[in-house]
Amino acid sequence: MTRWAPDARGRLHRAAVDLFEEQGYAPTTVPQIAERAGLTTRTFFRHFADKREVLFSDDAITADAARLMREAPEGLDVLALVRDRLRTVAETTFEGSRSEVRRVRALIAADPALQERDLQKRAALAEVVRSAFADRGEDPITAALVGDLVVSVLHVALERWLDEPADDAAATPFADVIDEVLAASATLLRSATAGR
Amino acid sequence: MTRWAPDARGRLHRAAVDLFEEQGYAPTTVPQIAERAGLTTRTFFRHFADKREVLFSDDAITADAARLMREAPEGLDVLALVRDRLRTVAETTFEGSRSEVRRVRALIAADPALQERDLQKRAALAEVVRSAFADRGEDPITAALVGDLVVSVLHVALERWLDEPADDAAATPFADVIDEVLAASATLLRSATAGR
DNA sequence: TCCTTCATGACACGACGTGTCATCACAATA
DNA sequence: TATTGTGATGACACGTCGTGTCATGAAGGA
Repeated sequence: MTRWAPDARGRLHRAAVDLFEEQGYAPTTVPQIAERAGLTTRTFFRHFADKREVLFSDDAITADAARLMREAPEGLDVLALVRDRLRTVAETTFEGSRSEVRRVRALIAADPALQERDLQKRAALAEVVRSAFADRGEDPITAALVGDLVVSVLHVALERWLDEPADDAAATPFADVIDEVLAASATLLRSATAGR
Repeated sequence: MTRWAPDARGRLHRAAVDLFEEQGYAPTTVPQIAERAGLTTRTFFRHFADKREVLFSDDAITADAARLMREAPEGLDVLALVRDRLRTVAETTFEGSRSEVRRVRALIAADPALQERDLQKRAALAEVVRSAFADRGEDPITAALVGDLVVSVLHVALERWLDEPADDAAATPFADVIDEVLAASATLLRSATAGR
């Protein structure tokens, strides 16, 4: 028999989500989370750098993104590649877990400290994309803009996708929403007086 | 004679910047800042919600942005308006204070907690712009994308502007860098396969 | 059997941030 | 001149966050 119950990290995460939904993020203390998970406060901080991280650790989105950029098909222009990778993320990471995503997003929306951490995760994603395009030979300005564009499109599309009131089954596929938002971006930037 | 020395808030801000430059952000304690400013810890937290805010309070960038959007000339299309307002901000807020801006940016770049707060400020700016364009009748998706675009362009241009090694006098005008980055955005989104 | 590894527990501690009450210059008013 | 109110600050207590450090004991290999 094992000395400790398995998946301490997962237990802490689930206990935290439950408690945050019951009482809100701020009033929930780390000792409370640890106790519900059957662990100590010190152990909590061994698994998560701080109280906020417990909500985001599952993501692994930046790691996924780095892999997806490495596996990117060659020969596509920047925008086609962005579209291709965004649709892949939509289908593999988001499609099918709409209500779960919605749960976490609701928690984040309810607390400024969690919103800050969410922004940090988004910035990390933008940096992964920027660096990948810089490695592909894009000039630094374009690479930086593409990084921000990817994050912006993903986020705007996510909000729209989550806002649809219908059941998960009847909702618009996330990949289609991505296309819709990308088209809006293109229209926006195509207007006449772009350069000077 | 007055009971307290004037400008407590400003003294706290300056003491904090000095100490952060001398020792770094994390090792500097709030009591230390307060003492150098001739005040108590409790008074520090009356002026700033937390330790990070002491670096950002001067900005007032979102307030400026809201005003600039209210005063926006009519009849311009979205992109022309964005360019006009960004150039205004470049000239009124940034031009002429390059070294001062660089000082604060260096502090922010050196500490993750400050980067998070910086991202929060950027998000607040994006929200101001989004809401202004939504009020002007743009559809929600476009308005959200424009908010993010403004922040992205401003930030990319800022990095480029600060990176120039030359003296402040010889540096490219910030407004010109804005145009350069805007042009890169337009080129990026103009490529063929935008929509579907 | 011995030894190493590694996740966890136990404990102390400094720093952050807040609630609460006291203090006292300055202004307004009588 | 006397009184009263306002508002910024000080003083103090306190709960929570996050870290450093050492001890413990199961698992696994030699």
